[in-house]
Amino acid sequence: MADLEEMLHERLAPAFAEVAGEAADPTIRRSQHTGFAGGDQRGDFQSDGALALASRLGRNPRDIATDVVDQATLDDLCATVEVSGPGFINLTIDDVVLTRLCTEIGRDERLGVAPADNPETVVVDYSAPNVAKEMHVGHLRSTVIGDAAVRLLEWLGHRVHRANHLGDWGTPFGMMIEHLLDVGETEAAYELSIGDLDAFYKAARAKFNGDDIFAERSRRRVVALQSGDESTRRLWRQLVDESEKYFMTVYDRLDVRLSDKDFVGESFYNDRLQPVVAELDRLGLLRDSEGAQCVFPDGFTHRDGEPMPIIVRKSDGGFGYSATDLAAIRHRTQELGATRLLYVVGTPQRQHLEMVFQAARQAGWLTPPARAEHIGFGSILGRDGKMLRSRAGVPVKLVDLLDEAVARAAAVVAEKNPELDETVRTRVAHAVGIGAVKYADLSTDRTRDYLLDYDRMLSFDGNTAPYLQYAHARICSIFRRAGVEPPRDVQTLTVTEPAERALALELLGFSGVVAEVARSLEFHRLATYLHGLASTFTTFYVRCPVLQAEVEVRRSRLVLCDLTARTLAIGLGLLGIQAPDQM
RNA sequence: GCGCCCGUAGCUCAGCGGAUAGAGCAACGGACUUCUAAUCCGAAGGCCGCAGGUUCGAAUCCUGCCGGGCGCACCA
Repeated sequence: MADLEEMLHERLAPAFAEVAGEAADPTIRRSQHTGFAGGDQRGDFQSDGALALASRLGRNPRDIATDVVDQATLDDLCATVEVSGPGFINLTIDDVVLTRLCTEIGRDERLGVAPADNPETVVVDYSAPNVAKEMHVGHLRSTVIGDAAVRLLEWLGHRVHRANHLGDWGTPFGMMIEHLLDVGETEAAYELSIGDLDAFYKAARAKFNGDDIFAERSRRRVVALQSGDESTRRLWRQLVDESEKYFMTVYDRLDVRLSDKDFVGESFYNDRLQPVVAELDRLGLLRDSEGAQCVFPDGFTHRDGEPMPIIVRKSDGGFGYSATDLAAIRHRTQELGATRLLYVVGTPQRQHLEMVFQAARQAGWLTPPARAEHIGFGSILGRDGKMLRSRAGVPVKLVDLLDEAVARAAAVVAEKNPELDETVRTRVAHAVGIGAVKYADLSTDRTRDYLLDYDRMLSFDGNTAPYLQYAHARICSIFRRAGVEPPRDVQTLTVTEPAERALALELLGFSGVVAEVARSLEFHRLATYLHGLASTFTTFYVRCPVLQAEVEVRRSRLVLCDLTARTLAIGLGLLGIQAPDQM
């Protein structure tokens, strides 16, 4: 246990309870130093619990704070403990403790982040492109955020199912199969494999709209597909396979962990729709409304207070997408045994998902400890502040966006470090370009829209991937230059300079942030932490020469460098971003 | 009409019950015989959309208003 906030909490909570006569939250947090004239006078951490207690106990908060400080055992952790202002307790960590804890996490592969004590089975539903349709920027966020969730939860020891809920079913497949037959299977396979998905889809759509005979063929084809006609199934499978192959090339380029085994498309649930609807009926949850079979989940009302439906079976007898969503929930909780279902889906779908979740709860398919969470995200906007679209007004192809980022990264790397040889440079450009795109996506509150700006995301200044990657590369450069291995068996560290101390303190915050993000899946908190760490490091880097320092100090600084590099690499890794050794 | 989300420095964003609201960019002033100056340091910049309310204390919670975005049954 190297989480200082938690350690302080454990020490102060009993003291607060003693003084208050009941349990009271010490409310520990890192102190804010900036903007405070007179410098570093608020300690490293502060406890604000006394203020909240004042009115409840009818006592002066300063007196309460003083009593708490008297009660608490803090000597072995803190160098100074001061009551300040209206009743804050300012806590300054003892340097000896700081160095001891850093040494401790330095010996740990996981930097002091313990695996979950109660690993659970988690399903992450993300990415979900549509067969024979191009991936566009809308899929970017789901894929990137979902991938980060998978990486983080797996790293913490949870069993994670990656559910790529591919759009591989529905009426459009009639026309796509007919179009496939028209152009010939070989030609179609070629078009799809080179990633010209939109052209294929559009051609099919155009014929469907303009050619009655084709439209009729398409409708018959849908029926054949649904009734399981063998040759139709084969053609359908071919469309799906080609698309999956194409999506895999995008995922590889994006450096995302999805594999071809993770495609669990809508069609997967076909056999389960009937039983789901039957069970809803048996449970008395199903009602007919205008010819459609609906569930009216509790708590959702329409315009004038009428209940709002989710349609599980359409009036034409076909199943609605809500039926698929419900079947997926039931499958995930009952067959996969999942207790945490994550839906990485845009915020506009919030209400739909909440209704489905509620219906599932009422059906008994989503009961504690199992729960579902909508990991919503906003839209990507262009520089004009509007939804990102290409000049033609269509959504921007995801691969085009990635190409642009990598090309720009390559140009920057070539300019800044011409000495890098060709292969390394290509690799670095990829890591930087893709990293920049992902980081831009993960570094702000995901529920909000964000502005896509290549110049900003690829800048080496500010809260960007390249800045973090650069900090990492510089550290690697130190070790490379000196020809030394990172010292991992060190017994003791020393911190003398303020910059060293600040870095040590920052390094110890990693486990707390990871724990918080595992709960909230607010990856921008991890990003903010990593940026703060990199920034603290660069200050240290400028102020504290490593290799020229005298033996003892040098070894100590090498440890701090190594710890920083590992924290950055692991932290970026959890976000799905590479940390190259040089750039 | 109903519902959800968002208005914080010129720009992009953190902070979401606690001290004099923070970063980065841009603009301004400094720092390269020293481990990648792809950086660092400094100064400047804010009635936290507006108005009420709750609280010892509000950018943060509640209500109303203004402005912007997005949803509201057989497409997912």
